[in-house]
Amino acid sequence: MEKIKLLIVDDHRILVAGLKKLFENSATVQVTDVAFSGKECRSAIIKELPDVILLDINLPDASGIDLCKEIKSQHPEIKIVALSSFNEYAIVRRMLENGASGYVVKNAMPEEIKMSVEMAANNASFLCEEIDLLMRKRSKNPIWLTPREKELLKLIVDGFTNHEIAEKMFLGVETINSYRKNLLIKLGAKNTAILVRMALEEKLV
Amino acid sequence: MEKIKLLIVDDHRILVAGLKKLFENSATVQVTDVAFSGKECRSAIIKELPDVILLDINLPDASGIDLCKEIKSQHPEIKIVALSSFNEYAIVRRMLENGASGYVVKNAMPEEIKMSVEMAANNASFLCEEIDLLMRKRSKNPIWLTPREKELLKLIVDGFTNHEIAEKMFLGVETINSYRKNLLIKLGAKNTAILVRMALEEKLV
DNA sequence: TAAGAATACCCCCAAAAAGGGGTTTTTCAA
DNA sequence: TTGAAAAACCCCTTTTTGGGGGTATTCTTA
Repeated sequence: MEKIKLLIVDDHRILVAGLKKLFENSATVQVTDVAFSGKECRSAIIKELPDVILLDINLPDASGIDLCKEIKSQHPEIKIVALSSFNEYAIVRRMLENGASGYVVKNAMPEEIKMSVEMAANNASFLCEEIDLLMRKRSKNPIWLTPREKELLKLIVDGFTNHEIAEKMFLGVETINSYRKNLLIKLGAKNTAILVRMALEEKLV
Repeated sequence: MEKIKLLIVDDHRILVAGLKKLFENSATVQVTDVAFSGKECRSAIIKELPDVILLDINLPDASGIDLCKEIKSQHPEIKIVALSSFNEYAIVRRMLENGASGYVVKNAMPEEIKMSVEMAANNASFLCEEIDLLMRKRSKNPIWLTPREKELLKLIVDGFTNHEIAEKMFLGVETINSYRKNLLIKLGAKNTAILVRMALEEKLV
C-alpha cells in the first residue's frame, strides 16, 4: 500500500519543521511538499496532488476557510485537516461546512495530528480532543438567551445605540449597558462586531 | 364588486388620520380599521380580516419586518404594503423577503399610496418611485469596494479593533480609522453593527 | 496631461462601547 | 417558601468608534 501523500500549509516555518519531523519516520504518511502561503499551496497541489492537506487557517495571503472551500470545489478527493490556534465554535463549524475532514489545534498532542491525517485519508473525520469537547458542549448547550436578551440583541443587530435601545425598551441606559456586557460574556464575544456576526450566523435573532 | 378592506397600522395618529381621509371617498377602498401598535394590529386582524394592510415599519412594540412575516405566515391571503420613512435598501429587501407586496415611503405622493393598496389587492406588487429607483440603482450598481476596503471589512467582521487591524495590515491606526469611516459612508452604515450585518447579508466578505 | 480613484497618513474631539465593580426587585419553579 | 434566575438599575474608568476636518502619493485612464 502506498503512503499517504501529505501537503503541509502553514506560514510558521518552525511549526512546519516540527510537523515534517513528526512524519519523518512514519510508515504510513509521507510529506510530499510544504507551502507557506495560499499561493504556494495552490502551486503545490498542481505540482503533485496530495491525498491530505494539513491547512493552517491563518495564512498571510488567504483565509484558510475560503481556501478550504476553493480546494474542495476543485479537488473533492483531497482531504483537508484544519490546523489552527483558534478554538472558536463558529470557525470550526465553518471549516467543516466547507468540507474539512478534521480540525486540530496547534497545541494538540502529536498523536492527534498523526491520527487526524490518517483518519482523513480513510474518509473519516477527526476532531482533536479540545475541539471535540467544544463541539459537544455547544451542541448540548445551544446558546440560551432570555427573552429580554434576545430583544436587546435584535436591536443591537439593527444598529441602535444603547441610548436608542433604552428608549425603545423603556429602560435606563445603564440597564442596557449591563445587559450588553452580559451578552458579550454569555456569547464569548469580544465586541459588537462579533456579537452581530454570531447573532446572524447562529440565527439567534 | 366589494370594496378592498384596508387596515392601517401606524403609531403616528396624525398620519393615520391623513390616510383615512385619503381613502374617505374612494370607490374601491374602504378603511375597515386602524391600529396604533403591533398588538392592536393582531386584534384588528382577528376582528375583521382585511384584504390589505398598510403597515408601518416602526411600531412602538414590534418591528414591522417581523410583524409582516408573522402575519403572512398566519394569513397568506392578506396583502401587506410597507409604510416607512426609511429608504434603506436592506430594509426594503427584507420586507419583500418577508412577503410584503409593496413599499411606500411616508412622504410619497397620495396617488402612490392609493395605487399601492389597489395593486396589492390585485396580487401585484408596487414600490413607490423613490424606492423603485433605489432598488434599480442598487441592482445595477452593486456595492463596489476596493481590495483594501474589502480586506479591512473582513477584519472588522472578524472582530479586530483598529489597532489590531493596523498591525495586521502594516498600516497606521489613523489610516485604518479613515478607511473605516469611509466604509461607513460608502455603505451608508450607521455603525459597526450595521456594517457587519451588511457585510454578511450581502456577502461582501 | 489632467482629472479621478485608490492608498496612506494626520489632527481634534465627542460619543459609544467595554471592563470592572456593585444593588434591588420581581418572577418562577422546586 | 425560599432560592435561583431574570430583570432593572448605578458608578467609575479606559478603550474604541465615529464625525469633522484635512494632506500627500501613486496609479490609471479618459
